[in-house]
Amino acid sequence: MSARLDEIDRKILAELQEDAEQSLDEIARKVGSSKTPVWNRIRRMKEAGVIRRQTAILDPESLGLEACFFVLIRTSEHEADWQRRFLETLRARPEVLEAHRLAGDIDYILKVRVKNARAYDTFYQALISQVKIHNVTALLSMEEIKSETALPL
Amino acid sequence: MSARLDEIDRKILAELQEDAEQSLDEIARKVGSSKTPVWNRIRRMKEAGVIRRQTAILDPESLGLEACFFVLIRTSEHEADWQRRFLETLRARPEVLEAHRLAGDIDYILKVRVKNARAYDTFYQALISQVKIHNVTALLSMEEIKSETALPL
DNA sequence: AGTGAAATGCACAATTC
DNA sequence: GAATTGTGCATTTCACT
Repeated sequence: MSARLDEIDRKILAELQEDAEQSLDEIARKVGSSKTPVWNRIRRMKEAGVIRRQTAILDPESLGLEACFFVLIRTSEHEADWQRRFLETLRARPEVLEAHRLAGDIDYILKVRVKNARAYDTFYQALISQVKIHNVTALLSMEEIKSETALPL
Repeated sequence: MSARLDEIDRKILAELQEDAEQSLDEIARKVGSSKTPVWNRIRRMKEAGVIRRQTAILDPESLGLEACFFVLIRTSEHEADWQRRFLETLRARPEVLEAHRLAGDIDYILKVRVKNARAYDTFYQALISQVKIHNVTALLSMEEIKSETALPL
C-alpha cells in the first residue's frame, strides 16, 4: 500500500499540504525542479491515491460551530448487522468528523462538531435511538490546541 | 466571531469543501450565480477568516503512516509554566495531528499518526521525558470509519 | 451586489532533447 | 526523466448596471 516516493515527491507533498493554491512554478522553484516534472509527479501521485483530494479548510467558530466533543463508546453488541447500522448512522451524520473502531475496552471514538451542548444532545439522542449502545462518555473540548491536516513526511 | 453568511455563501463553502479544485465557472453554475460575484464572495470569506486555507489531503497508508492513536492524558500539574512547555512540545511534534484541552477528569486528548507502534513509543518516551504527566491511556485505532475535513453547514 | 467582457497568467499537452 | 513551446482555459480586473 505504501507508495515509493523520492525526496522531491515528499517536498512537493509538503508544499501542497501547506498551501495547495500555489502555482506549479512556485512549487517547482521551492523544490528545486521545474514545471513539467512537478506537474507529472503530482499527476502520478493523484492517480496512485497518495493525494486524495484538495479541499478548503474552514473556521468552525466563524460558522457558529463552537462545541467539539470526543465521544468514547462501549457496546455489548458485536454482530455484523448491528455494526453495519452503526457505521451507516455515523457516515450519514455530518457532525461526526471522525470515527474510529478501537482496540481495547473502548470500542469506538468519535469526534463531533456542533453549535453547542444542546446540539450535541440532539445528536446523542438520535444516535442511541438508532443503535443500542452500552456506555457513552463525552469529552468536551475547552480549547483546540492544535488541529492539523498535514501528515508528517 | 460568527460571520453572517447567506445561502449562496454556504453553497460556495460546501462546494469548496467538497472539491477546491473546481473552476469558478463550475462553482458559479452549481450555486446559481456567475463568476465575478462568486469570486468576490470567496475573497471576502478568505479575508474574514471563514476560509482559512486550501490544502491537499494525503492518504496516510500511502505514506506508510499505518498507526493512529488517540491519547488520553491526565496531569497533576496545572501551572502556567508546565502548560506552556506541554503545548510547545505538542505543537512542535508533527505526528500530533490534533490536541485538545478538555473539561472533566481527563485533561487532554491527542490524535497521533505514526508509522507503527514502535514509532508511537518513541513519541511517548519523548513526551514524558519533556513534561511530567500523571496518567496516559493510548487508544489504538483498528479502523478509520470516517475522516472528514468538511464541516457541517 | 451582479453582468459581461477584456487581459493576464497558468495548467496541461505535445514535442524535443 | 527534464526543458521548451504553444494552446486553451481559468483567474482576475474593470467598466457598467
